[in-house]
Amino acid sequence: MAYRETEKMRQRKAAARQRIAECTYQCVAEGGFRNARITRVAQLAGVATGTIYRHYESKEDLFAEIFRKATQREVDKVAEALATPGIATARLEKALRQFAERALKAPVMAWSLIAEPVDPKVEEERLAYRKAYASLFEQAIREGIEEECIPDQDARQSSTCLVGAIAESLVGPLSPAQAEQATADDTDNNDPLVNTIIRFCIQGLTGARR
Amino acid sequence: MAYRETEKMRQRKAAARQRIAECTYQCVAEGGFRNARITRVAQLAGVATGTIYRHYESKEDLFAEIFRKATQREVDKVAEALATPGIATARLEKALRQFAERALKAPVMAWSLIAEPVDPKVEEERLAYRKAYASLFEQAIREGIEEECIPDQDARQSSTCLVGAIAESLVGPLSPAQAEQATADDTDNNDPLVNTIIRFCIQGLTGARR
DNA sequence: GCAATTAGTGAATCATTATTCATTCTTTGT
DNA sequence: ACAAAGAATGAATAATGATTCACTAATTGC
Repeated sequence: MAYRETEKMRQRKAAARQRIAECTYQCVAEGGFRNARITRVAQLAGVATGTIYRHYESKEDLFAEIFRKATQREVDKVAEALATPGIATARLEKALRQFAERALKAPVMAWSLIAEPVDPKVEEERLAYRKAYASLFEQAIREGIEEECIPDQDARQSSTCLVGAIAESLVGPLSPAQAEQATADDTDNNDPLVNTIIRFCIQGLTGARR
Repeated sequence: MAYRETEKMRQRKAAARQRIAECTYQCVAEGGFRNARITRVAQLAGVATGTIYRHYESKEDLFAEIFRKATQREVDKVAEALATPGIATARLEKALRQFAERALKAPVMAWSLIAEPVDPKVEEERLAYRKAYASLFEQAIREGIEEECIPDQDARQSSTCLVGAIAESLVGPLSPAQAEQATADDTDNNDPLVNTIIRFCIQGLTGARR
């Protein structure tokens, strides 16, 4: 008898899988999922196309994983912002700002995650993650209601409104058409945009003029 | 010399084009753009696939036209609601309600217009129409600021938030996954949902508790 | 009825990519 | 070094549908 999978091999395979994931991520970051063909990913990763399929069931599976990882990172950041000490409204504000600013800093990836047309399996992930964001916000809203800095309301619905308002506000600035006219000035002050979104959202929640 | 295009022929062609458009609409209303293959549309319309191409440059062109017509209808309804007499906030409320209720009454088409992944040319139309909605709202917000029932703010940004909040709130209830579990009770009271959205939006605009 | 011209047809073609799989290369334990 | 097993390869295949185009059918004015 002979070949038995060894630790070294396990690691090598894991590394290959990792590399494929990274290269896919890179492709998406450059031009969206549309831009990430299997052949291109394989080329970048320095493997044959067939090899992709030893690590992933299908393109959709690969994409779904990339989407999941990328979005999870963002969700974590929002969760982090919501976990800081302070009253609920302030924490929500921080979280919304975090969301918007991170998106504007990595616009192509953000656009892919938020608005690029994607395959069904990936779209499923997107819906799931929109729910994840909403759930985080929902929890914070509940806490705000508890603390009485937010009036009683359907926290779930309101959280969905938050997600929608912020996502829609970003679609314009993030969309590739917009990106083309790359504002030479790359400091590109987005503060007013972000501030307006936040004001609308917090007012929507609290009904208190800011 | 001989054949010269006559009025009768012009009309017949127009009728065929119209029929193709209607059948495409029907396909989309049944299962989204995904469901509307050219062969299926041709079959429904009782013409050969090639005939489609005597009336439309390409599938994307056909789809874009269908999208445009369908959305224009909705935009008109919103415009109508905004054109009634009354203070700006009341008119905005009417318009938002109109938007949401019409969507919930024709969920498959609404989902296609709002959230179905579509080809680039159609996506362009979608972006354009989201802007059309936003522009209508923006104008009403401006009027509200004039009337002093809405505090001064970036009307364009706020209108985008409105569009986002309402669209996102509808995506869940409209999504095909959701539709599967067709609530037997087809009166399916959506009033609480719609009311919550509206409250959030109007509060977001006015900062006044409702 | 005829010639000119356009409309309509739909099977065949094309285009695009994901996916497969027969083959080659590596690793492993003895 | 060898045999067994798995990993990697990438050219060939498959699948999906949009689009074409050589051909037929209709329409028109004479």
